[in-house]
Amino acid sequence: MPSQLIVSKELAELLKLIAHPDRLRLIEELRLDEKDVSNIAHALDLPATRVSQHLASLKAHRLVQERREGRNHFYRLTRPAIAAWIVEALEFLDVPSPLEDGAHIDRVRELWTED
Amino acid sequence: MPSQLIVSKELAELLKLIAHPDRLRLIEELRLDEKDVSNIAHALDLPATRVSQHLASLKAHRLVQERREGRNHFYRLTRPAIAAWIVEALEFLDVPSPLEDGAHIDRVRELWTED
DNA sequence: TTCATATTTGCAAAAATTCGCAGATAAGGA
DNA sequence: TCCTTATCTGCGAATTTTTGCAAATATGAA
Repeated sequence: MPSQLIVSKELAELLKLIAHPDRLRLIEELRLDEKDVSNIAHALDLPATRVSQHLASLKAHRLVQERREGRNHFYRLTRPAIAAWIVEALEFLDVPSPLEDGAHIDRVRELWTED
Repeated sequence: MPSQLIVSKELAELLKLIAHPDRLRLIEELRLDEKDVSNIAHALDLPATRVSQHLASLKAHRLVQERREGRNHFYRLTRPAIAAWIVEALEFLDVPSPLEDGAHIDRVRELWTED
């Protein structure tokens, strides 16, 4: 199989993994620090079980790494640069009304780039 | 709905749209020039009907724009920068064997960045 | 008009993803 | 040991996506 087919397939898998509203927010949540499951669940307002499921698939593709401490499982991004790369994609969003949606995008961009 | 939820949802939709092996190659195929459907179909070795379907969904999200000339429909990227942004993601690929797969990735990176 | 080429559209089966929930593990404290 | 907290796993139903194929449309040429 030619390189193009192999790589585009792998790349598509990576993108598919990221292409979920919860998982996008989750990745950005880990942008700066490792965090444990309940911490993330609370921050994203999601049931911990769902966060755990998302983390499991991210971990299966080695997008995140796990560190256990007592009964808490801390997760961190394997390649933190991926969080910044995602933020770049905000530029490509097609918004129905730039004035209204543009404000949302700017707000999120700030939230996902500030330290 | 808070900005974060709105934007992460839109972003996920955009990523989902891109997260397909055919569509990735298709976008890179349009990186430099507009092309018509049969031209693309031949280059990607896909049935024209499938290319047309992919183009229709990309167009629905305004990732590509159409120009008709006679019976040919030419498509071009609305934001060509998206092609370069995709190439950046090659860095995040998790490959089983870096020596073997790395060569594939390098080859594709060249292919998708040369002019 | 008739024919051939280029592309689109509609549809249904197959495949993949999402989601909630119940139950399983694992660790620490009483 | 028993209890509680934190997290994971398995599973099935609902939903979405993918794909191929047949038919429809559009354009230009004969």
